[in-house]
Amino acid sequence: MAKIQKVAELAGVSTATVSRALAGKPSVSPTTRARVEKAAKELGYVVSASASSLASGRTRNIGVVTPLLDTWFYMKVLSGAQHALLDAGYDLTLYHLDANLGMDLPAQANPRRRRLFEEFLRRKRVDALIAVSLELDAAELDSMRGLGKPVVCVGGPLPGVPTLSIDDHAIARLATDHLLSLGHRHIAHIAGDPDFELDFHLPATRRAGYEEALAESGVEADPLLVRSADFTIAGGYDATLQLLGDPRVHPTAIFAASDEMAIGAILAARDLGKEVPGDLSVVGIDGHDLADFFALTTVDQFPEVQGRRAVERVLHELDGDSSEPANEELPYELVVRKSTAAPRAPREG
Amino acid sequence: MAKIQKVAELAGVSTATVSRALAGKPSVSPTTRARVEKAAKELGYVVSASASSLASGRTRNIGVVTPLLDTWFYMKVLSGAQHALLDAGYDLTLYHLDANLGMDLPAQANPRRRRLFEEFLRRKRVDALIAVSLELDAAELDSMRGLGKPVVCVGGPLPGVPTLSIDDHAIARLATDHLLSLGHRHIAHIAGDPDFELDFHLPATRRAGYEEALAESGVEADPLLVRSADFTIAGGYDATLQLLGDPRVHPTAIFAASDEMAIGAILAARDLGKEVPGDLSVVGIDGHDLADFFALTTVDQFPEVQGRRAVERVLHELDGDSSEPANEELPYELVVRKSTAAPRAPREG
DNA sequence: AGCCCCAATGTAAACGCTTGCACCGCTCGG
DNA sequence: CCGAGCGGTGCAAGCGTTTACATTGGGGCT
Repeated sequence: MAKIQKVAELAGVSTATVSRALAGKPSVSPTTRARVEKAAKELGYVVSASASSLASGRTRNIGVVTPLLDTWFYMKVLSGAQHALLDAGYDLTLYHLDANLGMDLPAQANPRRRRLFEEFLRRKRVDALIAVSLELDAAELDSMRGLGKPVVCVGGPLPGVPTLSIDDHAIARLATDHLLSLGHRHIAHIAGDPDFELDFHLPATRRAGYEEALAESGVEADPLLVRSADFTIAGGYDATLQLLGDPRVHPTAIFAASDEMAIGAILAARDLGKEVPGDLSVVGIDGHDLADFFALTTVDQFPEVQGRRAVERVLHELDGDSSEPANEELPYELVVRKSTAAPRAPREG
Repeated sequence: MAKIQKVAELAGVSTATVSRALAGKPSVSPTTRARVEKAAKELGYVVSASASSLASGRTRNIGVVTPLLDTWFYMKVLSGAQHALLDAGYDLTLYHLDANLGMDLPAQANPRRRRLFEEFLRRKRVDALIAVSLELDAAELDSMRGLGKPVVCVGGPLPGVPTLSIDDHAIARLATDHLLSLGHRHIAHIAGDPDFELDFHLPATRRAGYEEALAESGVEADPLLVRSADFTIAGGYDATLQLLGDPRVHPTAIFAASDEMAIGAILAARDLGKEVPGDLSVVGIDGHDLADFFALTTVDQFPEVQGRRAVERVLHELDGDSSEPANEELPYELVVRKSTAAPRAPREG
């Protein structure tokens, strides 16, 4: 016999009332509700998720898809999302595409990704999806819409999908303008590796912001001052070695597209006997946990907030309040620490 | 009408056969199976997870509980577990206790933790649990056993629960012996913060291994050579500053209980103008992604493998093959890089 | 040729809830 | 004084599978 039945008997009501009382529905008298809750507690009764889902069509479970997992940024986003979901009484099912494999291939060719869309999402396992830094193609979007499940993207914008995006262009400008306002004129840029475009052409966007900032300050962009790296400390280190070793250029500052690369830059500078910020200013993007330790000036993009906001958004969609603006801007903030300062050499025009 | 019905009709069989065919049961003729699969594909049919769970009692979903999320180690374990589960066709539901809050209180006092056991696990949401670095108390264990769901712990041992544990004592000995064998006699230890005992008294165990190794080599342990830190780079940095600044001791090597602390030690040494490994050897534990970059000698504990192994184990339990040894040892390996070398000063007796 | 057995399939009873609809007093306005 | 309206409940029909058990049709044996 369905266990809810026992509770109903103990409380002297029908199963319907038990269901309603435990679900917090309004149409139950306070007295009855109390009686039901007492009975449930007494019997150690907890609603069966599968039965409930089957009957109601809702799972109280939302899926989060990320390209990678063992990365500071995605971790943070995930962490933020998990918190928010927990507080809302939802479970979080994790799905990650190990983007390292086959992200260069067309989406359909990544087996994990195929599976995500062909099985995972259709199984009624989740009520909605949060896709982090994922560019869904048309077929995938149709697939989602066909299921009638809300999708929220973090890191868009993606046509037709509610998206939380951060203004990468503006962030890059902010970082670059910070250096310019300190008086720097020879500003190098360690860009994200364009082959590594998980996100929405993020490397290109940030680079564009950098170049725009330069242009607007009347500084000519020198291609020799731009290097690509893979978003890691090691990558930033190498790129900086190249930059500082090249006799044709003499950067007084580096704007790295991620904090890890910026930290690599600081370490490289030190190894070359240069002082930061005396000989070289460094600014990054992220708000990485290590930024404080390395006294790194950075543009914090609050990844945990991104996760939390995505959850709020998706829950709204589930409530049917989908009449909101399709896109939301995520917050960011310049955090000035000791890795940036005015250039030591006299400024030049 | 149940969707499976449509498939049944299209394939000209009963729903029972469709169910069996799609579940890969053996008692279906190849011909029929093919017909069913074709029909299913044609209709875009996918089994409803909730209906399936309700009917079968299985969810094909397993829960992973970690104390923290935004930490390199748990990330890696999680990543390994997710991979393995995906390959086995299982979903992974994430639950993390934000151990920062209330981990010092008795288990029952942590609200998240209460909730985990009182709701999450009883809801028939998961078939089994993997608990990472979590010390369950008696009530919690009973709770799990009462539900008849397998639990596997990573980082035990825990009485009565299959556990994958790493021999922290041996790891610490290995690291320390490595330094001893290079000729070091003044070996400092940066221990994990004992107030931060998420895992099973890991800091104490590692410290014990360190002391035992010293003792066995006839080196007297000096309490002044042991400092505690919080497992972070910053923590390791500070501890090293203390260690190297203390006029009463002159360590030629440091064994840090985590790679991050070891990296902090390397950075601190550099800042004090000491060379690594010339003036100071440093060894860590973890196999951190950054170890290679910092040329850090470490004992790799393969966290991703830990995640994977936990999954394998739990799936075995689900298959009923619970006749295995209760505890398994996890692999570890000394990886020698350039942060350790013989002490520069002549050895003393 | 007759029988037994097994493989392959069908039948139908769960699985444990949710929820539309019906129903029952009551209060309240007319 | 009566009917409408409404808060609070109960009834029972699903929700979409899985699976124990029954059934069927051959093939191999004696």
